[in-house]
Amino acid sequence: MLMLGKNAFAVAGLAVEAAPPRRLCLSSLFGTALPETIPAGKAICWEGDPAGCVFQVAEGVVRLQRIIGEGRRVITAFQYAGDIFGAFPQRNYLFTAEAVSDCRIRRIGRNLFLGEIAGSDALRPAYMGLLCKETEAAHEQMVLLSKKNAQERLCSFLIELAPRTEMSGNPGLLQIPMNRQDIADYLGMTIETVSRTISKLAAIQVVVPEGRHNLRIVCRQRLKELCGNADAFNLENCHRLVRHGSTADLC
Amino acid sequence: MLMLGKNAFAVAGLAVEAAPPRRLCLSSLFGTALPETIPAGKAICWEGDPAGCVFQVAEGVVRLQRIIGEGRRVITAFQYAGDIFGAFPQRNYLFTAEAVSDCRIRRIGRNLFLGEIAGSDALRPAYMGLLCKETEAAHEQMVLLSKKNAQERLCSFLIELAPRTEMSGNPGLLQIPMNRQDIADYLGMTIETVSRTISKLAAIQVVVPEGRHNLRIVCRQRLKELCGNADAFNLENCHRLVRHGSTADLC
DNA sequence: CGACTGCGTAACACTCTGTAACGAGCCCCG
DNA sequence: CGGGGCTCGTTACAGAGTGTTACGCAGTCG
Repeated sequence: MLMLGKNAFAVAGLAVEAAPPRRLCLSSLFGTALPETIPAGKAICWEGDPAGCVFQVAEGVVRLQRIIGEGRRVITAFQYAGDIFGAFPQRNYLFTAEAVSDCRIRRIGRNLFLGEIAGSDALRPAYMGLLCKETEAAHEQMVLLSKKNAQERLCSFLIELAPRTEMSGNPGLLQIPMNRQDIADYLGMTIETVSRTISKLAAIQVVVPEGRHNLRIVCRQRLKELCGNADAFNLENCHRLVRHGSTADLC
Repeated sequence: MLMLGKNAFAVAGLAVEAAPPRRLCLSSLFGTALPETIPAGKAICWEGDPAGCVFQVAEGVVRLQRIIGEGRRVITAFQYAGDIFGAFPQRNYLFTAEAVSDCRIRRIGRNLFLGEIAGSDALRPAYMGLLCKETEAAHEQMVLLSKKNAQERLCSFLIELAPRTEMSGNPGLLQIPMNRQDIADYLGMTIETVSRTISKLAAIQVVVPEGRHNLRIVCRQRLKELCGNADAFNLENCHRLVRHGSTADLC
């Protein structure tokens, strides 16, 4: 397959307008802001700096990361089109945000953002929902990093990625805008292990890599099973489901 | 040294009244609630259940955990005297809370709690501060689980534990209320590795175990260095410090 | 064309885990 | 008070999984 240029992923998730209702509320706050163009690799804000702005990804993918000494890097989250980041009420940013692909982002002042939310009964629940979703993701990531092996991590990543970058009109074909190092730093592995694991998944016919940045999901059901999440087939978990009557937070 | 009974750790952190000012505000909401006694090992709330209450630990230690299939457990946080948990605006609890030691806790209704905060200009920043502290801890944990080895994890844990359970009048002597399995599930390791690593730290004279649940820190400076956090001696990080002029978020 | 970058693959080294055996403290009981 | 059974923690050893290192290939850029 031909290699695509830097802009190849700008198309990934043009879904700002199609975002779910909850997001539309907060999204409207960014309506007046002019989108800025951020080239791939460029930083948007810096860990430790005063959190002056809240951002929304209009197009492209952003990584949120922390650097810890000796060249160790942790990517705590990826943000896709429509996502809002930097909205947490911390005084300083907890992460450095960098463009994975060429991006367009909107920004508004943090005080303005929080002020609008404080003044609107409609926006407050949306904001709370945003905070919740973020902490939920952080917890999920802690589970992944604590207890999952390389294969489970990668499968979880692909399942998480699918709804964000699956090409419309070509179901099963995933765009993977980030490079292997990004994936490795997100999943707490090395790029070699990422490579090996993708090869292994290909060998058992679960996925078919198509070039470096595209991947076809052959058997989504199998992929989900390989996530290592508790599923309905697990007896112990069945017990829990019966007790609590909810499957909402299961993969 | 003599082994102590179940109640030995009730003393750990009777610091509710001595809590920092920010906490006192939110703590006052629990003033009217009668403390409940929870025996060690007993659950306080369940993952997935509707989040009806917010809790404050009055005495003892609580673990917040998630169970994922096949007997795998992840402890996402420990809560000590004075700490408030379940305050996140999620509809359902993200974790099961269980008493590590015999505990006393206070609870108030979630709607009452959130209502009081919404109605008070003084409490809102305190609440935001609580949310921030929690997400910050979650991020720190993600770094730990992603990039730190067994020794760094354990040292980080001890440094984090020290201000919570260090015995007043006996500086350097830590109470460790949780058992090895709890520590392992918190740090993403096995109990054998926890044991081995403690032995290793003892061998290099950084700590001295005194029974199962007490530990003397011999060289705190060395322990901090072994955390694997970026520190002031790290050149790359020095650069970052110069650029951002803050050391607040470093170990 | 040649240097550079990103990625895949393979051999090797090492950390951590799983398993098992053992020891220490606690509880129950006579 | 002492013994047996239990839980919890420690230690040793073998093995799996992952990290490390090195190399080759393809695509990109000057």
